[in-house]
Amino acid sequence: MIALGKRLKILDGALAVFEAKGFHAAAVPEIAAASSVAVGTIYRHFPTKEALGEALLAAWQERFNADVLAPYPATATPRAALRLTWRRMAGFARSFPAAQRFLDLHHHASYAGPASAAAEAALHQGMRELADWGRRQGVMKPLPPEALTALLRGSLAGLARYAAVAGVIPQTLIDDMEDCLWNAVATRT
Amino acid sequence: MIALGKRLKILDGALAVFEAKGFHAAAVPEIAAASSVAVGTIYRHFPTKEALGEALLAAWQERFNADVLAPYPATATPRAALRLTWRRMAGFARSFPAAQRFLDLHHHASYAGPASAAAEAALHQGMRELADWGRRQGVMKPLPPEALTALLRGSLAGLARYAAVAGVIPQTLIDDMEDCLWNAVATRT
Amino acid sequence: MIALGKRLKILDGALAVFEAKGFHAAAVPEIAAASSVAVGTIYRHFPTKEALGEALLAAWQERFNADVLAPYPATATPRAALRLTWRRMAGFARSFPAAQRFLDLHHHASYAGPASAAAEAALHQGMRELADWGRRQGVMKPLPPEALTALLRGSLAGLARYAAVAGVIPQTLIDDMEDCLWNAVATRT
Amino acid sequence: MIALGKRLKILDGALAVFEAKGFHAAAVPEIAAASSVAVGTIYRHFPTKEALGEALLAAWQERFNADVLAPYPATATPRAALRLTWRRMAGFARSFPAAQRFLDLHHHASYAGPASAAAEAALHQGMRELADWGRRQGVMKPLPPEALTALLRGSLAGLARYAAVAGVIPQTLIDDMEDCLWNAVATRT
DNA sequence: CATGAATGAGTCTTCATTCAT
DNA sequence: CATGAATGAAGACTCATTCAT
Repeated sequence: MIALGKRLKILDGALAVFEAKGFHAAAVPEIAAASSVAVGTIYRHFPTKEALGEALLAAWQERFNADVLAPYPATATPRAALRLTWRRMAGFARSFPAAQRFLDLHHHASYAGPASAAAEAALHQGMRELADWGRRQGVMKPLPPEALTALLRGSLAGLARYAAVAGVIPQTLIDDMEDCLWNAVATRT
Repeated sequence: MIALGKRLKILDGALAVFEAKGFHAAAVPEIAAASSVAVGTIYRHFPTKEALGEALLAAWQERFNADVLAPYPATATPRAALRLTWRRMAGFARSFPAAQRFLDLHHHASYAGPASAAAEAALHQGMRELADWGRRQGVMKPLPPEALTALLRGSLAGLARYAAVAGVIPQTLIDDMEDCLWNAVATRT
Repeated sequence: MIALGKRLKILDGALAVFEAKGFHAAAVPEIAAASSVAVGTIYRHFPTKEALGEALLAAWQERFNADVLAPYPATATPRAALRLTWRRMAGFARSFPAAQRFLDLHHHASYAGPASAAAEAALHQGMRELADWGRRQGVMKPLPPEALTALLRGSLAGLARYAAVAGVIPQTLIDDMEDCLWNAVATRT
Repeated sequence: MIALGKRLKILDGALAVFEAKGFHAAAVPEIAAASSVAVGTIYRHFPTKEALGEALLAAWQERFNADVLAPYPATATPRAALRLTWRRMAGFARSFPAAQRFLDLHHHASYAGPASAAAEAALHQGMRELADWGRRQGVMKPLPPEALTALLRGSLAGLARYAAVAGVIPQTLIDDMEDCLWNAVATRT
């Protein structure tokens, strides 16, 4: 019986090395060392290095989605929903800074596969629901979901890049951005 | 004397290949082919592949800075200056989408050298002057220049990523973002 | 005590895979699958893959010898003995085509060990007795046993190679060859 | 310009190593050493190790065909033609013993490609012409060309295997075999 | 100066072998 | 005894770099 713990160890080691050096500069033996696992063991769990990259990308995209697209409180308004979404994204970036940088830099990787595309689509779908809701209520401009995603994710990436230098994202900056992002998508009042 | 035309052809070919496949996945013979130049010729202009990457990164960072940090009109306010800065950044992303993606994805590359760091510092310095100016005038919050850079550049990257899917950045989105970014850095009124 | 049935299953599976792909291209897990046995079980019966190859080679050589070198009828002449020998060889090739091809292609294998050499020597010894007998009777030329073996085995290999294409060795061809081989070794009359 | 000499050196080195150890047991660096060439150079001339094996097989098959299927003298009878064919085959085996063993052991290799099949077909075609000629003259039995090829090549392989032990094929054995082979294919008189 | 054939260090991947269950 | 997950040494192949033309 394959120990599932090994798979997780490998994914963790791969995240560290891919994030630090990029996919192609990461040597499989190095990933093995970072995972405290033998080289051959990696190939028992993933058929190729590309498949490992694909699985890692999909796993973190799904985790990101699970965090960000969790249900809103029943009483939430679109404005509150956007705020919550943004805070969840920032929370993810704070909790998993390496994963956040990995997602920022590898989203267009050649090894992004169907699972990755599905996760991207699920995220867009969540954004679409939010945008449609806001539009129906007359508080948000009509907006393609990709635009909303790009806006939120781009700002988040900027903050994460700042954090890589500053060490941490100041909470005030997150809060200010929140207000700012709402203004970008809200109908003028 | 080395023909400068070849150097430019090589840098152009390298941008195309690096942007499409990443630094390590780009083979020097492939860059040579994309540049319509022989392999050996590349080594006549750049001592190593890393040096080529470093030169390419620095060249585009400098071009970005030259565009973005050009002098403001004498009559500009901080608000107008920020608007202009943002529009210049968006203009760069529109004019050189490949270069924009290259800068977004390779900023933390292992081959980023001193020239690259100097360009980054120059950009921060420009941002610092803008932030200090706005703070002295009482219209902007005190802000580390890296935060300002991250905010602008992150949003730009988000839009560029959207453009990679949608094909073009809608001008209205750029204008809305401008307003939004000002709100993020302006003192509350 | 080790179940002998497993040993035979492994030898059968190994014959199939070695014959189809060659010794080095045959992976032990593949042999295990072809034998319906776990990998570890193979190593319980044979210390190494080489030892398995050696045992397989020796086993079939011994089987070949047992078939071919069986006693002749008391009334046989050298001519009849050669005919019988040849028919026994052809019978072996018909009954065990995979083993025949395996023996043809692996006789000089690096893993051919002492048992294999002993079997080869036994075959030569049988040929020597036949050649000496014929020479003493004045009906056969003086002939090194290796030459007689090579002649018979080479012709057999040629027919087996034909059978691999045609599906079966025509009996008339076997009979004609018999005559022909006698002429090659008989004293001119 | 690629030096053609290198290609030949590689083919020679590969013949030596493949013949001695078999295709899969032959390591590419070993072939490179035997060819006095760097590993990478092999891959400049042959895309894969399999392609090298294929080219080597085809080259020697074609050489074999060129030697064996050369035109017969105008005055030749079928009997003389068969004699000449057999002597040419034996001459090939004497001149290129390593190539002969290589052809004997690798003919059914997984890497035998179209060129190899074409050469095999050409040889069969030559045999067909000989067999048809003899049949039309009433001196040879009707015989599929594959059977004729198998007969000649099998006997040759047997002699070559003997030579690997004895060092050389005795000329008398070659001559005796010649007579013997004619008897196998001639109509009974 | 430009060229591209040659080089060999380094990469991904396989597979014989081991050993805890 | 049987099993098959884990191991890591070894192999095929790539590609940055050199240098003779």
